[in-house]
Amino acid sequence: MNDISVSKEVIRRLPRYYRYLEELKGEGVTRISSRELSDRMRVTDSQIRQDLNCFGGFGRTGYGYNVEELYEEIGKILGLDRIKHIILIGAGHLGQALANYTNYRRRGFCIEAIFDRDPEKIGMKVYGIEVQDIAGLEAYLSTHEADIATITIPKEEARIVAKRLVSCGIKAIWNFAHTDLELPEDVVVENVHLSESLMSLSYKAKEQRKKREESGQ
Amino acid sequence: MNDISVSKEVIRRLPRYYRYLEELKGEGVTRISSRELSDRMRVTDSQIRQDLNCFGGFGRTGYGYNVEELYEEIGKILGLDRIKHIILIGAGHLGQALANYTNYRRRGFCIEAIFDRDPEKIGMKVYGIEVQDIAGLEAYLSTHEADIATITIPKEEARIVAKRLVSCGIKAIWNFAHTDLELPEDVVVENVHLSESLMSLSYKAKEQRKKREESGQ
DNA sequence: TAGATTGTTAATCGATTAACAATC
DNA sequence: TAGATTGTTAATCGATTAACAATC
Repeated sequence: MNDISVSKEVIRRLPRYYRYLEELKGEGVTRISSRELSDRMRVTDSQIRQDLNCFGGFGRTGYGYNVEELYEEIGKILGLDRIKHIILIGAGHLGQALANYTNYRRRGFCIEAIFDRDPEKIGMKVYGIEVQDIAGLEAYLSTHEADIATITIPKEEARIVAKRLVSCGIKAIWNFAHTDLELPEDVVVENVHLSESLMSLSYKAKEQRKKREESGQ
Repeated sequence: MNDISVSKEVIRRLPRYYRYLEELKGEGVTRISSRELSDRMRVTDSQIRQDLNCFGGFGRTGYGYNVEELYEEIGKILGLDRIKHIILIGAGHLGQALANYTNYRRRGFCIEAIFDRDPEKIGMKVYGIEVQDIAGLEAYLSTHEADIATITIPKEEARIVAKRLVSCGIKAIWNFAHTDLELPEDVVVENVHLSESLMSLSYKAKEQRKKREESGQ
């Protein structure tokens, strides 16, 4: 479990391994070699072995990896074996979509409170949880534990709320606002910038179209 | 405009430059040096110059970059200067959230049709657009142009629908389903795997907590 | 002109792939 | 045992950073 230097790339790939292992488990596959897995995932077997060895030797020479075991181990590495208390800031469409996605619960992600500043939304129920006034954020956090705050509000407000969250002791933010939050070093953030994702796709589509036109003529 | 080899990393960063330039424009800044921009964006000035030079010399020695001009140029590179016809597959919470996000329209992304297979959803209006029966997908695409298909349906269905989309000539897919779609080489895809993003955050939060505990004791 | 800053080449750094001895 | 496959070291590849001549 020497995780002194796990690169960002490895961390990004880890959930993907988890997904493929879950699939294999569902298919009843009990063991798999890095070679077979690499075929499925379209990466090199070398990368798989290298990645997994950041966390310890899960494989057995001449055998490969035990699917169930590896699945469990990666789950633990990702922290899926414990409950993560989540609060959601923003009860708009996106916030509601995230709250309603029940699969997170299976992985220990439990939304426990939803906040918004819109009086129209306050009091409303989303996935059985009553939307609270954001004004009560500090009061809530003084009596409840929260591991992750999910932010789905416009960027200007997001920056302000992020500061409030941090001063209440929040250490992890899942940020959907279209801005980079300025956060202290000890607060981790995962940005989901949907508009940037769509623009990248637009770029790739344009390039692909160019290519088609060139070869087509 | 020598874009023979623009790396994936550069493409991912491009929309971020665009966002910062828009911000600067809003602040009334007319010119900026790679050094100043690097301070804001927390990257190296060297990387900025290197990145921008993939697409041509937008700067002037001794002056820097003209904000308005660079903003426009990057917009063009990203294909934001033309209308992109989008169809949305899946009128669930996430699909509705995406359809309702009006800012995309400003960048030329226009949702023109929404499909679902659920009889409860068919006929419903989302952001003024009537949800159609997915059975009519092929008929629709035989008479309408579409540049991008957004997929927000469960993974099993997503794979099937992706095949149908491809055989109708769709060349770009924005995929929110929790699976890797098997697509021909000439079809570009941008995956948004939200659950993987959340798991990565969970990992980072766990590591950070470990660090705190170690130093705290 | 002198100062500033680019575009670009070269150096460094990190991540991926290849190779293979160890071993089940 | 022979065959398979790991864990790990070394080689390669690509991306980032540094440096600086060119020049506005």
